[in-house]
Amino acid sequence: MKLSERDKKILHAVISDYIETAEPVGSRTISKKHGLNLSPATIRNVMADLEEIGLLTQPHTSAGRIPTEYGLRFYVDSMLKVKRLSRAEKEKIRNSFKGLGFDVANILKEASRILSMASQHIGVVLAPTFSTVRLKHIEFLRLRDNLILVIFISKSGIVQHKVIQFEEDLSQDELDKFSRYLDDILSDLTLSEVKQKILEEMEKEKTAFDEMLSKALKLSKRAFQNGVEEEKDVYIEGHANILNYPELSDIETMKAIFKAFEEKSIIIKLLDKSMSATGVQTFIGSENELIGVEGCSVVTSPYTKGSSTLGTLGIIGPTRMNYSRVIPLVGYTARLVSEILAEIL
DNA sequence: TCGGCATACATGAATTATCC
DNA sequence: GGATAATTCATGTATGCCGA
Repeated sequence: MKLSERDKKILHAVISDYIETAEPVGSRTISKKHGLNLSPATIRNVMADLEEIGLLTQPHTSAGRIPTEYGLRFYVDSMLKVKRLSRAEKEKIRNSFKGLGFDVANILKEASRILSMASQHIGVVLAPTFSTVRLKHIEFLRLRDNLILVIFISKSGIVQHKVIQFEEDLSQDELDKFSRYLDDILSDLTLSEVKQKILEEMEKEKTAFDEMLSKALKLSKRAFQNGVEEEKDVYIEGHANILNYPELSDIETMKAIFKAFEEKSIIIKLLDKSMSATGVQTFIGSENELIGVEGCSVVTSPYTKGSSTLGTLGIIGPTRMNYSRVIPLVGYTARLVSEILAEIL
C-alpha cells in the first residue's frame, strides 16, 4: 500500500494520540497538536481517505477516528520506530534476576513480573518443557505388584512423574539399585540423549550378561517409552493492570480475559504458536484468535538455549499498547532469560 | 483549468445542566 | 431519578482562493 508522506504523518498522529488517550482523535486535535500546518478540513479529507482504505474507523458519525487492526498492523510493520531500552532500564531488569539462584521457576516468575511491571500490561512466561532440560535423577517407587511410579527430576528442578507396568514384580530394594545405576549413566543428558544412551547400554549389556543391568535398562526403556508426560507451566503476572484500560474494562471483556487466564491452556496454545518463530512477534487484535477478546494484542518472543527453543515469554495488553516500548522490552527480557537459563540447564 | 487547501455552515451524537 | 434543553465537539460538504 502506498501512502503519501502527508497521509503517513496524519495516520501516525492519529495512532500515537489514540495510544496515549484511548479516545477517538479529531481533525482539530491533530491540526493544533502536531504542527502539521494543515487545517482541520484538510486533515478530515485525509482521514476520510484513510478510512476508505481501512486504516481508520469512526465509532460514530460525530466522533474522531481510531485506528483499525489493519491500521495498527500497518503502523507496526511500516511506521514504527522501536525505542531502545536505556542502559539504566537494562541494568534494572538484569539486577531483578540477581539473587534468584538456580531455581528456574523463580526466574521465570520474575521474568513475568518484570514484563508486567515495566509495561503496565500482563506478563506471561511459558516454562521450558521437560524434554528440553537435562536429567538429574530418576527414582522408582513400587506401588503394588508390577506397578511402578517413576519420578524424573531435571537438573533445573522440574519434576515429572509417570506410572508404568513392568512384567516382573520388583522389590523396592531392587528399584533403588536400578535408580542409582541409571543416575550414573543418564544424569546430565537430555531426554533424546537418554533414549540413545539406553539403546547403547542395552547393546553393551548383551555381551556382559548382567541380570541386574538388563532389568534396569529394560525398566528405564519402559519408563522413557512414549516420552515423559509433560505438564506445561505458565506464569502470569499483572492481571489487575487490565483495570487501567477503559477499552477492556467492561464486564464481558474482563470476564473473557480472566477466563483465558483461568484456563491456562488458552494462553499456553497462544504462546506455543510463537515457539517456532525467531525474534519478537506481534499478534494484533483478532490475530490472536485464541484469547477470543476483542481489543487485545500479544507480543511474544521465544527464549532459547543454543539453537533449541526452551519456552516463550510475552506481554498481553490492549491493541493500543505502546509497541515501540513493548517490543524491545520483550526482546531484551527473552535474551536475558536465555542467557541466565543457559548457565543452569 | 484543475487540484489542493481553507473557511463557513449545517448536522449528528455525546455530555452537561436544568427542571419537575 | 428521569426527561428535556443547551452546549460541545467532530463531521461532511459547498464554495472560494491560489499556484502550477
